[in-house]
Amino acid sequence: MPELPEVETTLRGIAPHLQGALVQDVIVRNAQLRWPIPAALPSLLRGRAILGLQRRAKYLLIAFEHGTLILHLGMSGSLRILPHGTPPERHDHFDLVLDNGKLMRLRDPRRFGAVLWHKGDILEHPLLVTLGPEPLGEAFDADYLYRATRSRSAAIKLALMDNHLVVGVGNIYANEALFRAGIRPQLPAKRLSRARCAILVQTVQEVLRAAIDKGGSSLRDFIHSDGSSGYFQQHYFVYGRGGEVCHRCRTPVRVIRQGQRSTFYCPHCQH
DNA sequence: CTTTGCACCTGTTGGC
DNA sequence: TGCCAACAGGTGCAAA
Repeated sequence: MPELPEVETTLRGIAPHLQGALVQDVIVRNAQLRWPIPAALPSLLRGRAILGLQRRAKYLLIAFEHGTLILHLGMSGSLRILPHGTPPERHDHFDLVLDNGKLMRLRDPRRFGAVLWHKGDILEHPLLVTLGPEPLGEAFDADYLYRATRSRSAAIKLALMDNHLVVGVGNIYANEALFRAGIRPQLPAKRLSRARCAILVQTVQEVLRAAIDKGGSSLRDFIHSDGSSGYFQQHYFVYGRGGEVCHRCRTPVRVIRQGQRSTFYCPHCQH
């Protein structure tokens, strides 16, 4: 499911319930996610205190004194806070049972998500160490984007979705940011002017911030950590609107494939 | 180094 | 109505 706004919303939803709690138990119903859930996890976490939570890219990081629990929601994962004893349903693979009467439950039908453990400095984990800057952080600015794209002949949309260049820009917001910037998704990244890099940085941040402000509810099956369904109508300019008319100029929105993903753009507004 | 395509897996949708 | 291919929010990895 999640794009970055959903992950950020999930973090904000679960953090108050986990912060400072002790882990009473760890229940693994199906360890076969993208990578196997470490078998040692229950013995590693039982009785330990949760020190804090943070997000890096779309990874959720839960800090303990002796290491960090890494969670990723993949395409279809969601986390919920539930009372002890809530019966699991289909695809509920993992529970973190807390000493405050609550549990955090991971549901992930497609099992592209991950639950991993890392002792030591979390930012040195192999999955995190190669990541580019946060899209909403200071390091992602016009100058950075301009320099980082000079050697890239690949389409700007593919570059935008490359985690080495910048993290957290998924298919929905890559499409939307490029529309708002008036940039054609197929344009080779290295052909973007400095000025257009500045605009793109701005529109990327704009669409992500707006979605976070709305509570990360851009996805049909997004479920808040309190179990409520968070979906309400999101206003997309192009994403998912192939064949419908552009909201700005009434030209039909075009659909192409880039890197095995659907790209939507307006041939009149984007160049 | 960059680029490309594949792989993982289940559920939903749309066309016939 | 039923069947089946195509597609869906991600991203690490191998190979070129």
